[in-house]
Amino acid sequence: MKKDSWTIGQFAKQVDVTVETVRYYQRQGLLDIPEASGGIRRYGMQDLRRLKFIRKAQEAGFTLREIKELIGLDSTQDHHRAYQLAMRRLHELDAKIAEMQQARDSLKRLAGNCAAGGESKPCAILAAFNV
Amino acid sequence: MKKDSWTIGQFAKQVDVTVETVRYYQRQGLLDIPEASGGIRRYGMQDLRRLKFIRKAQEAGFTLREIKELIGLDSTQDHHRAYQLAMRRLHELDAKIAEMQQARDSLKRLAGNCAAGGESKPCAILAAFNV
DNA sequence: ATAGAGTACGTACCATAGTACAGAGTCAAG
DNA sequence: CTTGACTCTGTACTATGGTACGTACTCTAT
Repeated sequence: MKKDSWTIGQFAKQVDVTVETVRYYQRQGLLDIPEASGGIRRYGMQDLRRLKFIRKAQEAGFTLREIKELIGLDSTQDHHRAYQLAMRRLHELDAKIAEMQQARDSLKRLAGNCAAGGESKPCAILAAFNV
Repeated sequence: MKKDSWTIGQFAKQVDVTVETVRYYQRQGLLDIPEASGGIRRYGMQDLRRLKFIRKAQEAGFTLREIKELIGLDSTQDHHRAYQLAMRRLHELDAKIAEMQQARDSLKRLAGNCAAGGESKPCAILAAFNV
């Protein structure tokens, strides 16, 4: 299995994604479609590196669209663009986190009221939305 | 316009949503479809309260599906279920926030490396995903 | 030689929260 | 009494990241 020539199933399993996900990335232009030998495609180290790259970039919060662009960048030439993409994603993550924090805090406050109130009183949570 | 009888356009504008959004909530069963007078439906205070409820619950992070259930709860009877929904949503928000924080931090670290490195070196961001 | 597992390809579908648009009807002002 | 703005209904489409399925084909083991 370390022979640098895997079928799509063997390939996908190494990065713990499904065959369907690999195909999806191919359709999106994130993975190349390798040569087939008799109708069955063979995946190698290049493909594996690429797939790992995709997953790591995803963990850092990049969208597939951004990852596609990152893949096209030359690491010595397009330094600046990569930085730009990273900063943009950072700001967008910050904005979403702030938004969710706010939702979280208002919910927390409501649930607190709720726990404090007696069982028979009108529900504090439902009441809060009815003001 | 404060006559408790608005067309869909006037109604939507008061809560700053579009007509299409109102219709969408109706299709999802979140808003009732009021009586029509000669083919044109009229919206009143009840509808307005409901629509405001939906928006506030959304701000607290509830999904439309959950909001639909909240609407069906009796505020004196179903106290417990409302609390349950709130806690579940709270935990899910916490999980998502934690996940995004992690993405944010790894991105922040990368961008830091990038700023530190010289322009001519291979890009730290791209390199990080290629390990 | 044949069964079963896996692959290729194309298309449809999932959740979420809407948005867009076509075609027909209605209403108010000029 | 017609024009323009608005409404109603139904359907399709958007973004995001996949998942599922049917048909045909290939490869491997027995």
